[in-house]
Amino acid sequence: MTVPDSVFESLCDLIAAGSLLTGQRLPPERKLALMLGVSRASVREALRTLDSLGLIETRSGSGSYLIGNAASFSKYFVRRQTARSFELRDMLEARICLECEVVSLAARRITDEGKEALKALIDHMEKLEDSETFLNADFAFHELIARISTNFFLLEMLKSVRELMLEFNMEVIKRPGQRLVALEFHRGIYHALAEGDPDKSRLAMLRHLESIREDETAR
Amino acid sequence: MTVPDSVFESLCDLIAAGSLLTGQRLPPERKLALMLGVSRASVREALRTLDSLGLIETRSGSGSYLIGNAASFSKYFVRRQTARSFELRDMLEARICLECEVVSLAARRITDEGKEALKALIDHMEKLEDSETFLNADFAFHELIARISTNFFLLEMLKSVRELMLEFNMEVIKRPGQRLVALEFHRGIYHALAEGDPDKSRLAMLRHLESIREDETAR
DNA sequence: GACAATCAATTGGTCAGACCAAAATACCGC
DNA sequence: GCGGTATTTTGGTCTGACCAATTGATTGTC
Repeated sequence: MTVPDSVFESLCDLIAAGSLLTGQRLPPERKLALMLGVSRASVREALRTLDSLGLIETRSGSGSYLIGNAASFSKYFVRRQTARSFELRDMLEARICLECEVVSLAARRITDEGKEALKALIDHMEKLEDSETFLNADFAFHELIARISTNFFLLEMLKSVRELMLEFNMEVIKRPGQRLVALEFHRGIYHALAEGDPDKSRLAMLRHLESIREDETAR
Repeated sequence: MTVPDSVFESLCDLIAAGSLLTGQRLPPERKLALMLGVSRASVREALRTLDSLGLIETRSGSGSYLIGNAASFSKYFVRRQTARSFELRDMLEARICLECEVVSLAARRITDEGKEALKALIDHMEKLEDSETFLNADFAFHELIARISTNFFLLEMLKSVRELMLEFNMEVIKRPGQRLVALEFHRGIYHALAEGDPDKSRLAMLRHLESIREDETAR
């Protein structure tokens, strides 16, 4: 634990204790340094962290002000030691949101070639035994849908999310029976897409991802 | 834009350009400071940001190492996109999808403080005359909703999209009467949120953004 | 020549103090 | 009181220093 880290913790405690309320100004950097017995540089690094987490806003010549509501803060407070990246819950929510939109767009824009490619990919996946290979194919399946949607911006976003969730997805896919369940969901999505039905496709995708989420929250 | 911020951007460029790969060590702090013509303190603050975003891991006596996939990070995300400019249609679709989800989550998770903050922001916006100032406040309004949703991942994604669409948004807001229309929509969104109604909120947001999209396609 | 112990160079961690610019506050003349 | 200026406060940035952990080279031994 470095000095700026402990300063960060101290500030979190201050806020958590309710000594500091939303919108209120934090003590000046020099005073904080004095209070905590550290250098101003260390205080500044700690404030940087608070800033990049979106917890404070710093105005030159004026001070640093606490922003965001108490609820959002406690989230950070809880996770501050563990993950420095994003919450799994948040990434799951984002992925569900994006995938559902993408599949719905894909249903509207799918072509015969798209259908063929999807079918071929599903058939291919059924033969895969290894978890890692399967996961790659699963990536490919979702990416193909995004390509069919012709929205390359959403495609890039989805890729980002999935890459971030790589570890989690790997964990999920390794659970017994998970591959069969995934295959079943994929077939459902494929059929809805082949019919060109946006709502049905969206629903099929939603069920697919919700099942993963529920798996998670149940653990 | 502060010095550490620009250092941060420069590092992002380095990463985006592919000069730095996952697991690789960044140049030492002293060298970076020399390279960029800034003090080591500023470099350290920038590295702090990278660290708190989970992009690097720093080992004392050894160096800072790039970890995970840098795509997580919104600025980097923006860079990657700008390189191969995206279709406006795609970004609009993405934004609508994300904003609707965010506002729906926000309706579920809103607190009294959130309601007050939203109200205050709306009241404030009514007084604004200048287009640029108004657009900033508009950003703040949507960002506040994202904060209320407590999903910081979606928040980052939305920020990326909006940043990319900055020019377009500026153009839209300058059209005659547009500010009044926007205010009206914002009020509708606010009321739905205050009621804590996810579906109503989603619909209100959808109408808001669809009106922008239709404006666009009609031109 | 291979290997282990030792020493030097590199690198992050931290601090003190200085100066600037923006903002807030105090002060003063009216 | 009021408005404008001067002072103080506060964040922004830099320099240079020293410590501690790590790494890499050097050396000595078998």
